[in-house]
Amino acid sequence: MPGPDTIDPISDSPADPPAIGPEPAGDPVASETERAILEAARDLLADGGLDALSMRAVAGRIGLSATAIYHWFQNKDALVDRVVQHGFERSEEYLRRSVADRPRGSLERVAALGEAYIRFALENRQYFKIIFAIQGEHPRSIHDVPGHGGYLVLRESVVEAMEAGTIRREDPDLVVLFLWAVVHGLVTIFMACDPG
Amino acid sequence: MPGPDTIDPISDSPADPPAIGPEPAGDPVASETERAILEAARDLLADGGLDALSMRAVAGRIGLSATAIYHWFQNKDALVDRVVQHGFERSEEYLRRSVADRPRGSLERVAALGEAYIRFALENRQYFKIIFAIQGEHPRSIHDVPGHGGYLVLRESVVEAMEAGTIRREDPDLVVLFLWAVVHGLVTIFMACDPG
DNA sequence: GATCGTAGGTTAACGGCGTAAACCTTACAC
DNA sequence: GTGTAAGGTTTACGCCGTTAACCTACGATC
Repeated sequence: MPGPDTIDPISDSPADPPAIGPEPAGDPVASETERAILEAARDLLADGGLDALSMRAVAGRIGLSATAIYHWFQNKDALVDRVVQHGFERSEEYLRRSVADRPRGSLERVAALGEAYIRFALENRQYFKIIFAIQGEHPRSIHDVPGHGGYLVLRESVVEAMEAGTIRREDPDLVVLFLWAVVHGLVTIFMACDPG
Repeated sequence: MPGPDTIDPISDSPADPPAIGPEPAGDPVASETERAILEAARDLLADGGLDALSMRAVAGRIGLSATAIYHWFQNKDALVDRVVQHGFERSEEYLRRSVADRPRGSLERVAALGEAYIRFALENRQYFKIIFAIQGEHPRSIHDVPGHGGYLVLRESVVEAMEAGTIRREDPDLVVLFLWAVVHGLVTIFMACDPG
């Protein structure tokens, strides 16, 4: 498999505390359950898609009753949202690592980001399907969309390339949107069918 | 609303016979039920998405029991597939009408196709979500994808533009894939969030 | 003209789903 | 020692897709 190691969208580095949870920084056993739920949900989602991710299945995996999950998440939507969010929060890190060795300001770096985006999408296609299909029902602002982190990485590289004179100076947001559209369109098309 | 009239993805022109059905060209009452099912399913899908499209809801709309649908469609997937397929079969017609007045071989014609694609997608977003998200589970060949018709229209215009010297001569399929990716990526992004 | 097969339904039922409500335990604060 | 709350459980409701069995009208066959 090319690129950096496959990410683990759930487990946080020990540095950052759990973002949401009944105990901000207290009994570690408390958030242990929440972590177990998120892990089970992530595995089910990755394996069998959203259909396989049922409250009963998640609970069964960790030896709880289905309704116990409601102590940690308001409902299934909230759970799925957290799983996807967690996954996409790692996308920024993934993209950064993918282009760490490409010189800033180079076109090569921008291109590598595109490749990395596609690779990340194909390795996490269940996440992508949810974020760009199911959840699109009530569209959020772009700033709330998980994956915005990745957008920022791309924008940074584009701005650098403009400053270096590698890319013609234009509205960077417009350029980024265009580049994003190309790779994202390719990803979506490749997921839906096999062109060629 | 700009562009040609909104299409009706279900009702066929009287010329073409029903593609599938118990009677290829016989009793018209027979396929009347099938048509009613497809229409009800289309309406439910357009209004409330895939969640709203349940066998019981479809049947209720036309005064039948849910299990009656199974005389016409093997299961829910087959029904949804037919609805989407029917919708996308009209996309080719929609695109053709949208650029009917643009001169062949012009860049303007290609650009107009892109605009029309986006407009069609936003007006039929439930179809798009299904085809490019849910159904992507087991990707088909591009030739079986509904919407391939639209692809062919775009390819035709690109080839004409290349022959006219408006577009640099390259592998047309590669160019078409690129153009398709741009507009499709934009559509998908716009559906998921509100950039800007 | 009786009989039979089949098209086009029906009702009943099964297992699974999300989730609300009520209840039970354990632990800890006062 | 008692209240309170966290973290569960059991039960139940109303949906869902789908199967199985049955009914009924009708057109073809002998």
